[in-house]
Amino acid sequence: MSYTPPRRLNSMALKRLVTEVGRSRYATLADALREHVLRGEWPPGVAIPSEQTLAADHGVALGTLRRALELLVDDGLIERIHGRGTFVRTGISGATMLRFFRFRTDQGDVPTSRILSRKRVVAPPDVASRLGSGRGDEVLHLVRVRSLAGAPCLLEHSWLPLPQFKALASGATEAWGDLLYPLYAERCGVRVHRALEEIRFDSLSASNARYLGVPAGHPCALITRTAFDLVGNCIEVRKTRGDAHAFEYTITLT
Amino acid sequence: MSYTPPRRLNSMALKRLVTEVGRSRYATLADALREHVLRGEWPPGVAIPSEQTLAADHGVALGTLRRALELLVDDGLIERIHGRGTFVRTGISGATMLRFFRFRTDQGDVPTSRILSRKRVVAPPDVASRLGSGRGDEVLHLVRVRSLAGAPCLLEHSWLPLPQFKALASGATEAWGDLLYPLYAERCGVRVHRALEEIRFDSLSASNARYLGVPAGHPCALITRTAFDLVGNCIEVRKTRGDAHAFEYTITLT
DNA sequence: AAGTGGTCTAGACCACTCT
DNA sequence: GAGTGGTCTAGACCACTTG
Repeated sequence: MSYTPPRRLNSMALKRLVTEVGRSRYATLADALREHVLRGEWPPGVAIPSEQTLAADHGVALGTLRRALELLVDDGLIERIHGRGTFVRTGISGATMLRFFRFRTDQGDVPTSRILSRKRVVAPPDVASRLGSGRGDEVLHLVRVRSLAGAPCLLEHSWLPLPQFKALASGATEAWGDLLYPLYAERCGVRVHRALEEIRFDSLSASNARYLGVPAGHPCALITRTAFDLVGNCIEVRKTRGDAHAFEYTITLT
Repeated sequence: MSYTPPRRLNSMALKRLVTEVGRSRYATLADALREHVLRGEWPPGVAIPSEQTLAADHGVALGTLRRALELLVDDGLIERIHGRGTFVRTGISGATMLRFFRFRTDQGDVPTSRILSRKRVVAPPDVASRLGSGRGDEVLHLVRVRSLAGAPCLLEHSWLPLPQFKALASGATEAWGDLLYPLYAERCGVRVHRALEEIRFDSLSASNARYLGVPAGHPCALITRTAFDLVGNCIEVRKTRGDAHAFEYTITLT
């Protein structure tokens, strides 16, 4: 990895914090800072002003400012790096569907991806409601198989809103690579910041089963991911299916 | 709710913090305080000494002490209540298996419980390894059905280490009530502090299927919970099975 | 050497809970 | 009113990253 010195933003206009009754100073401050991020004034990957600067600009003590930033860190909105600065996060990590399955192979590998189908369609009702689009709106529908060591293991259906993703509606899909989120970022300027995943058990339709090399009606785990950007707009609905017998997921309660 | 004034512990012997190199003061302090809890010197439900007292006893500033306590709060070890004090937590909450299933009924209800079987057995190998007991050790095996509105929905197998749970090995099971964890606490003095839950997909054996009123081989979700006490000893292994079609679980990614 | 975030202090004042 | 935890300040010093 080559080193790129962080671009740094200038101090903002001095704007003293307006005190809200019954609300802590750091909570109000956190909201103010969050607004800056959501409005895109502090783009991802760029260092925001330093603690000292922000504290002075808002007329609060350092400790108070730090508590505000801690809230945003817990939100997953920003990231602090000792000695370098504070950065707006560029997207979620650890989003691999593989964490739901145990497939016996060399672990740590990204499964390869092959696009089977790409079409403009009218979104099915449940997908449309998750996307927040109107009935009858056209969306981009992708189907792809993901394989490990040449063996197909996951079948993924994705629905993407148009015209936001129109850059993906044409052109060769062979060069897309194995991951979609980097593609979304590069070609469409869209970053996934938060996602909801629903797990269910289902059985495979004849057409879906064919791609995974199992008989129709075979039991599968179905993971429906609804992905959102920074502002909270739905960006993608994805349904991933894999052999139910390979499914395994662990939760820690405290 | 009637009010019970919190019992409060006396100040501990003054013991200045031994500085460890390369480690923050509050982290070392947190470990020291954690030890007090684990050794049982600060029992659950009792208020531990106040911020002022603890800070003075360990020779640190208030802010430093507060950071240490924050770590323990994040651990789920203690709980702070404004104006009342700081308390050792008594056990995990939200441990209901119902959160994995959608059963169409009046929600918020605790499912009723009926014990089908209670025996001393040699634990099956996978259970023994989770319990951390030796091969051939006897454990207490419980089987119970849980029902909502009279309809059986979950089948639970539990394995409990002996002699720790010998108080449950005899006597009428009819009066046990619908929840096991309160029973563990009252009769055996055992509290569940942390738990690991593994979700898998399975199909019901003939004997298991009968109790749920479905045909043998019916698909089911299998949740294996391994529960631990404060100190980290395994307390219970529980396998819960429910209709796979009723299974639904949601995760938020950030 | 300069700039960043991380730790720690010592104090003031506030909000909440209970006697 | 006395005691608890929660907020906020203003400062010192440290550890880490870079030029």
